[in-house]
Amino acid sequence: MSTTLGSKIKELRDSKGYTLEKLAELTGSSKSYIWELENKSPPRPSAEKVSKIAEQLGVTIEYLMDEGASITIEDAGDARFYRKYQQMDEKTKAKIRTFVDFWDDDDGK
Amino acid sequence: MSTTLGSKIKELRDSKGYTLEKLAELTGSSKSYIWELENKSPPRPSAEKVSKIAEQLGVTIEYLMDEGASITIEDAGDARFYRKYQQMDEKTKAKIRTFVDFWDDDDGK
DNA sequence: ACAATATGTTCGGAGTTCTGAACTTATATA
DNA sequence: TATATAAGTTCAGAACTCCGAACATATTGT
Repeated sequence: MSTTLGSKIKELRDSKGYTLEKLAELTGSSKSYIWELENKSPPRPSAEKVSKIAEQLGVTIEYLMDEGASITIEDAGDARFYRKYQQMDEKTKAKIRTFVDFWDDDDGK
Repeated sequence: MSTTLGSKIKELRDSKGYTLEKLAELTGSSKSYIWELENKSPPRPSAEKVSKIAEQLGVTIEYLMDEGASITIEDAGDARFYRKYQQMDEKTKAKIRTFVDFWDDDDGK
């Protein structure tokens, strides 16, 4: 049950079958730095780095940054969902928000 | 129509009536640094700073980081929407994801 | 087993973030 | 107008990010 930035990056990287070098290449970093993020404490990476890493790993920055969040399949799903949602045009987003508001208030459980 | 990180922070800060010092205090920064973020180019702040700033300004990190995005009211809505979504139980979330997947693939435009 | 290659780890240091304190400019109060 | 207070700006430097290159370990092929 991972909670740190580093362990989340490592688990997601492993799950994609990326080596340090591969993820470094995809994110414009050095492999030594990716390794530091995963293993050294406590890292304070730039928003730019985290942004690129999150993008390549298919999760949101918020998710990677939230030290409280544990890594579960659902959480990763949430992040993917949100990423997808953000890409949509505003009209579609609005419809979805209305729908979700309705659903949320409405159903008992 | 702002596009840079700095101008977005400034507009959002002004819209909330915060001074540099107030926002600095809320985000654990110095006012001089907030000023640099707003006025100096190009800043490369840490993810931690951006995370706290985004939280206080009620927007997502992704939004602040995306230099292409212009400032709109909708984004604040996105952040609220995501927070709401995260609170829901997994069963409801799954339904919503299915719904959104369907909608996303489906509509032409 | 041995060599070759891939992957992971360590480390020095150039360059950057971020702060605290001093300073300037705007706004309020009398 | 003079004085006080608030808001914004500048800057030196401690602390840190991030890279390149060397080194260590694991994996693969023969």
